[in-house]
Amino acid sequence: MPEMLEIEVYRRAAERVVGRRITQVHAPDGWYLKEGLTAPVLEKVVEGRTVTALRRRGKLLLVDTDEDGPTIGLRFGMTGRLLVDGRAGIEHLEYSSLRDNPEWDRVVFAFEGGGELRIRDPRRLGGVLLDPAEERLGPDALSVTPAQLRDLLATSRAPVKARLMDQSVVAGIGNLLVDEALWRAGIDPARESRTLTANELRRLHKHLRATLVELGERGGSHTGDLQDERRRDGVCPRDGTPLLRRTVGGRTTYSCPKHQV
DNA sequence: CTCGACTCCTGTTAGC
DNA sequence: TGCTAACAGGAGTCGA
Repeated sequence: MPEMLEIEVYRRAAERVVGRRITQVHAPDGWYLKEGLTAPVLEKVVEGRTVTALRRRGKLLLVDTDEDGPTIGLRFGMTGRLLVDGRAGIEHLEYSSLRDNPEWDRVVFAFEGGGELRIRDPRRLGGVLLDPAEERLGPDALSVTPAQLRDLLATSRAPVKARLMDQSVVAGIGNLLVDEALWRAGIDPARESRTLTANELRRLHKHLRATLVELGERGGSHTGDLQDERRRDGVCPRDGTPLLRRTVGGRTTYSCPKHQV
């Protein structure tokens, strides 16, 4: 699934459209347009605009257009892929379909002189937003400092996993990345956030960062050391203990009952 | 305000 | 073999 690492791949792939003028918007799936946005409105405000920058905050991809133009927010849900000029930045996503069906195109931005940005999303959990409220997102997970992380977890009674996946707290972390980071840090996902000691917070910050960097280099959220064992009957890759499978923060969670405490 | 439960979506897969 | 039901999770909403 696309978490922040995959969105960053999309962002880099999409940078080639900077400087291009949008001539046509095709939004056949009204459900994919969020916060009251409609296809006619999207067309009206976007057509004729030139793309000036591609930014990312957490899992949100931001397409800036000329000074007085809007910013287009692209969300990819769990199965959304970005195609740039007909090419996919990522060919296959975990949990998505192996097939590649043009019927799954939810929105297309076509450019002057050819080429386009296209979201292809089988399960329709992504969406398009106009001028999204970026400030509602927490700091990007790659930029969060140890002190910020400490403060964000300090008073919360929610499980640390739920807190880390809350995009308004820290932006960019999804289910696979959080399970991997907590497994590496040796912290139980169900631990009440505010009970983490200073030492555990340091460890969490270190491993969260290392997980993002390392998995980014390996090629995505699904390349973690824990990934192959995220299944029923999986065992801890570190100590061979049968993994615990349960729901934490509303999501299927795998953890090692021996070394994650 | 905080947090958990519920809901949305649909292709894939496990199981009868 | 063919069908059904469970499953996957990002994000919004609602109620305690």
